[in-house]
Amino acid sequence: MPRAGLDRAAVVTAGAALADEVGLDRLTMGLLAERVGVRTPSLYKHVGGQEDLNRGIAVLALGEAADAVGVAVQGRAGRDALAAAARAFRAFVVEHPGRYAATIGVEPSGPDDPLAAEGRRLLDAFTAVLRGYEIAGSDVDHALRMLRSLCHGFATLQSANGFQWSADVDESFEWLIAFTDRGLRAG
Amino acid sequence: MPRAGLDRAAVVTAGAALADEVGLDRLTMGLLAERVGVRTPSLYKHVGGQEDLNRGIAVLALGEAADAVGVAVQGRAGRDALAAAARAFRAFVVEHPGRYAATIGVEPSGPDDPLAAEGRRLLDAFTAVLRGYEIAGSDVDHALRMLRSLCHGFATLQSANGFQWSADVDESFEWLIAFTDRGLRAG
DNA sequence: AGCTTTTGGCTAACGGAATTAGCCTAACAT
DNA sequence: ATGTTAGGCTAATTCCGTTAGCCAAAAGCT
Repeated sequence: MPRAGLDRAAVVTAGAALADEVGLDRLTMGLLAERVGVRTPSLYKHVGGQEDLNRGIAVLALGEAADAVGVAVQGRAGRDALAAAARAFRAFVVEHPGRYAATIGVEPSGPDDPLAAEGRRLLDAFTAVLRGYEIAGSDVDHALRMLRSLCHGFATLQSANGFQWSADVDESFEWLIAFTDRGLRAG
Repeated sequence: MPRAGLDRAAVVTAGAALADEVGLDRLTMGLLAERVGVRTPSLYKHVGGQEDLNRGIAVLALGEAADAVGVAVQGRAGRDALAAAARAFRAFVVEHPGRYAATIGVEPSGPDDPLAAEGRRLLDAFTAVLRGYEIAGSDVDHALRMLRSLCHGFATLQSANGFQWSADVDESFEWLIAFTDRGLRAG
């Protein structure tokens, strides 16, 4: 039996891709094994189990999201930065719903957990957006939570098909960006 | 064997309570059966299966949320109504995370699905909030989606322990209400 | 009351998924 | 060459959802 040349990264990456395709809830060890060309138990040589796999996917997703938002914000400030960050985040979630779903509800086990590091990177990217507005120091945390809630809420509702009625979703999102920009300016 | 006197409503209600206690993902047919004092297969006399149970819980949750928000909004307008609605919604999600989780990702099968009716009731309650602001007709949909995204995002992040760092969560939420009120007024 | 029908329990059994144990060999280091 | 390790595999266990089929309790009739 020739070896498949797998390692943890390969397994996690394949798992993330599969989660995007079939949905995180339908991501099964058997399906993943088939995808990477191996029998199910062999996966356990590379990941600790389903929970560990999920954490791996979450780390990957947070890192990718942080990169996407970070790049989008570069060289922009104020409303431009806000719009670019929000669009980049939403695009990531819509294109990678499975990966993103893996990030929900996972908690870093400690300060050394790579999950915490990647989460902080994503947060930092959003913090950079706020630098373009004049916000009192104590309000930065609140504003950050608002941005996160808005982006998370909109993106997850959209990817769960939660917006049923008529109006165009992209249009709503642009409206939402304008609304937030106005609010942050007037704060 | 004496009968347990179950019916669909009792099973669904117990399922909702159990989901709140142990988390929707850990809600298992066996656990629910034990809770209601019956063997697992007996549950299938009352609900079609896990998916049907989930829909039942979702209908229940949407109805309760609609009631809570609806009551909160009565007799209030403008900022008062907004604050009351948002607080009621968040309180519901935080107190009933399992129930609420059941509402995410379920789609009404048709216009007669009770799920659609309860969803609409909840939406209507939020729409009532917007009547207190002067919003151009075409913007009402967008504003509604924003409200929903904000409330959903904040509440789910909080109940998933997604806010890790320092600042007080309640304070952030009040800040968020003030922010939204200002924005809707200036729209 | 007695009979029948429907309803709501139960046990038994199946299938699918996660996981563990234990084997066996390819790849690699010496 | 040879010994070790890492990465496959099969087999077996467990747990969960679900279905089939039995049997008694409740409810409805006459």
